Amino acid sequence: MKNLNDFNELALGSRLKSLSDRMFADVDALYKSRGIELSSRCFASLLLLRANGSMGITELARQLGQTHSAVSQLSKTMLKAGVIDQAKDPSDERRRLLQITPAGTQLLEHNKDLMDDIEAALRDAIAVTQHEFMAALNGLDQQLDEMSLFDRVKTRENARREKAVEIIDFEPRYRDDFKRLNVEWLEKYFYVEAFDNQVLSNPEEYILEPGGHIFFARLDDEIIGTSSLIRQEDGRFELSKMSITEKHQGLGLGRKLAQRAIEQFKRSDSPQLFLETNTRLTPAIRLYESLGFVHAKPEVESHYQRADVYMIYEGD
Amino acid sequence: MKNLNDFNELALGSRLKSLSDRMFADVDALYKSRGIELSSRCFASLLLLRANGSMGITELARQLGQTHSAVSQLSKTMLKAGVIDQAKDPSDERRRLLQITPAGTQLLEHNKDLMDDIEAALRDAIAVTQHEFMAALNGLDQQLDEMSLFDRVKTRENARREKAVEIIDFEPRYRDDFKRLNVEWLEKYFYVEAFDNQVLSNPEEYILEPGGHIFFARLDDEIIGTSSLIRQEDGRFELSKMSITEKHQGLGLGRKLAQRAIEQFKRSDSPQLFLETNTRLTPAIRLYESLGFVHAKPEVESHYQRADVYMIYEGD
DNA sequence: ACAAATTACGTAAGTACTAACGTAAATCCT
DNA sequence: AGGATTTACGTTAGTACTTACGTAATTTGT
Repeated sequence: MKNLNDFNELALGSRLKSLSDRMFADVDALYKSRGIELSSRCFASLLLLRANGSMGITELARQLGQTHSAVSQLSKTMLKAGVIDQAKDPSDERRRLLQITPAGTQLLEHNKDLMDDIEAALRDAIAVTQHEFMAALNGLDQQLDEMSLFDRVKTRENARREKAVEIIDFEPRYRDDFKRLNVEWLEKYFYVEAFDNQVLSNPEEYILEPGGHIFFARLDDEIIGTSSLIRQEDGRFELSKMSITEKHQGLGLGRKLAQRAIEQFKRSDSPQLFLETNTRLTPAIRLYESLGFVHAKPEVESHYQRADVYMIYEGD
Repeated sequence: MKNLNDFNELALGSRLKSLSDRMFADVDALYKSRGIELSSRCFASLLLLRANGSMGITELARQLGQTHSAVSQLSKTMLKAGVIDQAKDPSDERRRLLQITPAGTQLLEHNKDLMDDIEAALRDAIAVTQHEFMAALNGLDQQLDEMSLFDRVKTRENARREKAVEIIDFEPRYRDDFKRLNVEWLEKYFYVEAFDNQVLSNPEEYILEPGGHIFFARLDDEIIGTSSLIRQEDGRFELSKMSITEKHQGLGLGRKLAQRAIEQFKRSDSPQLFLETNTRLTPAIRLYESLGFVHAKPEVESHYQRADVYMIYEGD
């Protein structure tokens, strides 16, 4: 029969929870056997308050690794039990400073031996395992402080996806994806102009047949991004119709799609590569700048109202 | 500013809880970012069910380190989500066997990469700390399985107390304690007979002046146990009036108090040491046997109705 | 200097559990 | 065999939190 241990790090959360629940239950039972009504959860706060003098709710919450709401509620029980009292912070009227009362200090002192026993019992149980549990825990805590588990997994996910993404040329079966991606982008930042609809519905006629190119980013069997090179009548190329599904942004897909277009431009005999965009799209502009585009004055007026930035590719 | 880390093992429960909460929150967020509505808590159960086939509620609860109630409630959500189904155990009509559905298996398979990422991210975070967190956790888990934290602390508490207990001779200022302890014992097991009250209220007259002895067990400034040697008219000693406060039983105090009485008997010129007790008090009888007392027929009738066992000291 | 943003805290509602109790089926004990 | 005990599970009420939202005081940006 498999148990949680067999799932290694995957079930770590469940196992830590179960372990801490067991500890709290046992420590509560120990306090109760001494006739202490106060829950063991209060003791961590009391120890912090005794060590640090007076503390605000948020401050205490951060130390305990809980929300301020939890501490706010906890403080009520402790106030009622008379082990802490409160005072307004004179320099910040919002803050309620908590501090331990003589009764609270006495409670801690009176049960110092019990707390010593708990500490020693755990230290012993850990010692016989021949592993440095506390140091390992401190290390893990610190690692997750530096970068959360969420961010760590996202980084891995992105790395794995970026590796799995292929940049491919236009194929007729992806015609609908071409329109879908561009409309999604237009509706997010601007609105779909009349000319857009024409081009997006007939990419072969408007882009490929005049000598342009369409590229796709494909993840498994899903098309998640696109870019185009549109050939002008004077032979110049326009980098355009660049769009990446919201879900997969931040993977560096824009750079990949643009780089592929630049390569294509270089292989051609086209005299110039330019693009039009909008000042609002700062991340995109920064990307273009880093790829070797420089700002310039437009030579002819744009097909699109939204365009107010004009850039020319000058190479690296 | 001190934080929970500075309290070492004492605040371990709080720290583990906070760490597991963080993990659950992050993993939940990760699942949610994938559009999975099912809480991450369900996944541990699903993994166990997939690995082990069908399991009963209690069985699953034990593996998860939770109560059967928790699993019973959790199973409802999982049933409603369609990731598990249930069937009566044909060999035990009480048991409800849970098993994973194809939909559940598919959910796990479809998110295998995410689970791999979570596992790998944690493994990495642990690896850079240069500590073997998982091995240390397994070790601590196992230690606490072998003996609970509660029992460990109780053992320490008792050892510390036993060490701190002194066996002392009678002093007039402890006269009230002598009566209190004996009355407590009598009321618990029998009732206070008329002759008891006489003796207990006048220990000097009835016990010490005829050549007897009274011993006390003192913990700090508290008298927590007593025993007496009562000198008979024929010179024999009776081991009697043995009582230990309920709170401090199980510390081996009875043995200490009896041993002190035996020593005193040996130093005297008394021809015999005997005692009277009751068959109901098996732990006490076992103690007397281990100290060298043997069962015998009483030579004279007892002062007390409750006495139905008579023992004589024969040495080791 | 003053609106906007942030911070500190409280409250209400929801979640995930436990403790305590109850019921039904199985097992144990002569 | 049949009463006593144990085991498996469900339900209810309570606990310890969180999330979400609101208010008031403080800080920031220009």
